[in-house]
Amino acid sequence: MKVTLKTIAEEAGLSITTVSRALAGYGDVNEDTRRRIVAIAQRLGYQPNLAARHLRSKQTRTIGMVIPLTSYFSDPFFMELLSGVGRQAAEYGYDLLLSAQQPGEEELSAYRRMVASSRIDGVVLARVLADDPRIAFLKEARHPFVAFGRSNANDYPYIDVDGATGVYRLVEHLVARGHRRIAIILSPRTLAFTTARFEGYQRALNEAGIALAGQYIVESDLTQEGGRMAAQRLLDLPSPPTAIVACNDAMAIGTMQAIRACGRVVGRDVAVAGFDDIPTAAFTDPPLTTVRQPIYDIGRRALDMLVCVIRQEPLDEAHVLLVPELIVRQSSGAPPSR
Amino acid sequence: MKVTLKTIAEEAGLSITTVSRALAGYGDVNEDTRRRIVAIAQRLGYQPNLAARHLRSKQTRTIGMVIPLTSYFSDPFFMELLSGVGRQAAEYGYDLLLSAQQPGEEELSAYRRMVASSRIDGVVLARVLADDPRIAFLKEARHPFVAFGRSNANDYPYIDVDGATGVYRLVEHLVARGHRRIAIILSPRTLAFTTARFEGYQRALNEAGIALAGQYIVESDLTQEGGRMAAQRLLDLPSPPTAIVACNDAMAIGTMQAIRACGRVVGRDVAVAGFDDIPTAAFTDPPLTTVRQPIYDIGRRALDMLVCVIRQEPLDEAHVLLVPELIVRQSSGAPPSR
DNA sequence: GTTGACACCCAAAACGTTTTGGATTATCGT
DNA sequence: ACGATAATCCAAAACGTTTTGGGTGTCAAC
Repeated sequence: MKVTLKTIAEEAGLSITTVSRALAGYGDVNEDTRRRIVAIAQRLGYQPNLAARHLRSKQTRTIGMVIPLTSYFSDPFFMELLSGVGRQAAEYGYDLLLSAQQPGEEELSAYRRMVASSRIDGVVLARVLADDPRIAFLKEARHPFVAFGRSNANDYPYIDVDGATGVYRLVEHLVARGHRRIAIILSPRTLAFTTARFEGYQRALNEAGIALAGQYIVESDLTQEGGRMAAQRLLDLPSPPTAIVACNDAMAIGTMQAIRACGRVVGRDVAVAGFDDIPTAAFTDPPLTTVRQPIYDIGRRALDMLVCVIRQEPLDEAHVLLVPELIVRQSSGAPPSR
Repeated sequence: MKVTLKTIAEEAGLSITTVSRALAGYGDVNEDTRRRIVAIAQRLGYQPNLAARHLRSKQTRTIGMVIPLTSYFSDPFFMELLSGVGRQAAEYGYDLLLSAQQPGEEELSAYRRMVASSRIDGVVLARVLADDPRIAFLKEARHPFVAFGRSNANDYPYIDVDGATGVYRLVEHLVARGHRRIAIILSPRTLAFTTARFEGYQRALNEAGIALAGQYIVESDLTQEGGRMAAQRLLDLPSPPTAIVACNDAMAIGTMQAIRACGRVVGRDVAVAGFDDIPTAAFTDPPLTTVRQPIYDIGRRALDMLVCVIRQEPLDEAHVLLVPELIVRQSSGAPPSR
């Protein structure tokens, strides 16, 4: 019932070796027999047993990704990245092995399992930490991987968005609209990109001749609810900011909720801007000004790079840095929509 | 360098068999030796080679899903389903193997590959067709699977949302708001759930004493752009509808664009309703009235069922039918927001 | 002293593939 | 006619695990 090389070999009156080599397209098998073998394989609906193949040949044509469980559902970021990676993986004939895990220890051990049990040929890693144990592990294990994001020790292939420039343009834009009291809701310091985004904020304020004010710098956890609470604190200040930049769109949406909750109008009383340009951003009320990270394309390019690494081909660019695009919508202070 | 059972066996001065059985927790190995073996395994960082294990034991602890490539990116539906399935899979210690494929032949052959190459223990299948070759194949192959959706021949385990009731409530709600000219933008007829949703539409109109009008029934492709174009046609009618029900939220959002494009106001001039309650639905302008499909939970429950099927345990319910919840927001004709 | 019963351990086969290192013919130049 | 070369084919090993079907030693009971 199960059709293996052996079945075909018997059917064709040939050896398993020959069948194997014929199907693999080696040159040392007669073209006629090859065709005959292929025909039989087709007829019997032969599919190679991948476990056996992997066991023998030590490659799996599978890419691994670990998705943090907490943000799994709520986070459009991973979904979009996954789409890009998955799409491109399909292009190369690779499959995608997902493992949803609690961040932290759990997550690291998921990588450990995937790598050591040789289930995957490579890893795409996202949302890198400033000091990332997962990267340390993969480097140590000499296992192919590509990261979305730079960390402190960045001697590995990565693709990243220039967050500093992104936030810089955002703040520049707000300054041009006349804002002086501009607050920022940062992502957790442990994340590698936080530093860059904060840098952009500092640089823009500096060039505009605005002093950095500690009270306008808060930190939250990238969720909508976290953004709402952080914004609340900012709005309760004796001299509240007139513009709030959030380090991602989810927190920006939370910020908009907080603003509405205290009876003020987003875009008129307080400007709001985010980062990412998730699909929802275009449909908030008012639509959200943000910085577009082409996450989907990043996923695809990350996979391109990963495949190179796996094949041990030289990478034309081991460090890709994309300049994000400023997307101005109504939340940053256009006259009330329509 | 690679640590296998053999490495441990040598280290411990025991046979591979004993090491294997010790780690698997069989009773026929001395508790002391077992502990010693476990300690060594730990120390050397042993991870079983899954390819070998699968080759031998014919089970992979992996669930397969095929995602249609076209709707992959744009479609929040699959992302959310994936989240639920992935989450619950992690709970059971299963991994998730994704394959992004063109719908149609390609997709079917992806299933064929996955199944025949014995990479997966089971399949979660979504968006079933009225007459679904994938289901036919999986039944034929006697491979464990659970579907999200019923089809014509539904003698297989599935979980589904009662689309008829969902649309019925939607239309009922619109009728209560005084609408009489209610149009519907259907999903493609090939999809199994289209029939049910249309049925709900018919029933509701019937009970309200409204005659079915062919001109108010159009069909589109579940995308935002498709919805926009379909709505355009409806709005160009000599006697255009005052309310439009779309079979999913994406098309509803397209509908809202079309309405705005011809200078009318959503919720005042024309009511709009969708189906799914995707995350974006709450943030459109105005927020979208829709029917909530708990896709995430459906994913989790589908996986629960699948695990039962894989383990050959009896299912307490082989056919789960959820009644969806009506979510009334401003797009269906509330007074202009705020 | 023999016999079971029991606890503990192991050799070898099997899973289905790829790869290595020839073996067997046929063909050909001389 | 004879070695050489090329064209085909194949047996056997290897990958790392689980499982089968014992084997060995100890100990109590007779």
